Amino acid sequence: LYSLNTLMCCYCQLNRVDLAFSVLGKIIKLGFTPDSVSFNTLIDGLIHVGKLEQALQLLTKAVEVGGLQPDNFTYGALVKGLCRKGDNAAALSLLRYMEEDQENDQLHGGHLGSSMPNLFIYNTIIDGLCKDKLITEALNLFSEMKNKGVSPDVVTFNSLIRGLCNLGRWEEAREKLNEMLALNVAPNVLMLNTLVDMFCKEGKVADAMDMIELMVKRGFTPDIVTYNTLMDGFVNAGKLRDAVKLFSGLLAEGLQPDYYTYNIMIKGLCKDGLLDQAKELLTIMQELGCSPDEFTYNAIIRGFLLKNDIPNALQLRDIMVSKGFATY
RNA sequence: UUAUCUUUUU
Repeated sequence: LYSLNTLMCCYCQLNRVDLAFSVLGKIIKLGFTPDSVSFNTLIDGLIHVGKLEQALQLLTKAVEVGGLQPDNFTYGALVKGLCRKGDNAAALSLLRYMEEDQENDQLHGGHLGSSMPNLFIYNTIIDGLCKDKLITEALNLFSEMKNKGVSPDVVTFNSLIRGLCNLGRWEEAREKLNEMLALNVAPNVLMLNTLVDMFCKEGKVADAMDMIELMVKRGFTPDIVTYNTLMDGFVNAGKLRDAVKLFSGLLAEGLQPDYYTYNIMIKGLCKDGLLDQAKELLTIMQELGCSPDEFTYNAIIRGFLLKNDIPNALQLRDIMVSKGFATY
């Protein structure tokens, strides 16, 4: 069952829930009983591809005939699905439901083994609220979790800091960062990347670079996302030279560019009307096994349109269509 | 063996 669950998980990560379901069939045929990992994996897989309704149907069935006792993994998947469609209220209701369920279970001796919402649940909802700019609600939930004995981690703080920055509430963001450090919660690369992005989006590319330097001094290794973010900052600040320098630097250091890297560079080149070089990079990325996506093509098309080169823009649009991308 | 946070077009 272990191996079959792992296989299901792999299929789900490839967005092939259909294949994951065929593994479920196999599990049953082989005489195994699917466990909570099996069901949770499938529920999460369905939610990942946006099929919340089907996930709920499966949940009902799993509870009724599969004997599933929903746990933090199960609820976590549902909460994420709800937040992603912007229904933070429903996500919060689910959290309340978990609490009630657990309290009832406790009153009856705890036989169901249900548990209180854990850190993942809080983090997911807090992040959803922050993304919808409902920072007050997010901060309230943050206080609540602490009161209930759930310690926030770097993910919690990262969401809150980003939420505050997005609303221009820098001072409070800084306070949260200090609170985090005071709690001995270590920052991670994702947080560095968030902060770099926040600086860049504010046009403070120099501050972003300082931040990276500081973190490197403290022993952090920036990753490709860090550099992509900074590169995008350069591009948006009209500093194509610096972006190119960074790009060459990556190659020199043996860091693998990903499709974000190429898309950002191509966008930058197009912005400055350097379409030949953009197309050159398009060829290079394909040669290196990085397939262009709709972002890539749209960037180049916009570049052509900027030059009033309608024929080339249309030609590229045809290529996009032939590759099955949606176009305007 | 399953869950939460970061970067690219409009």
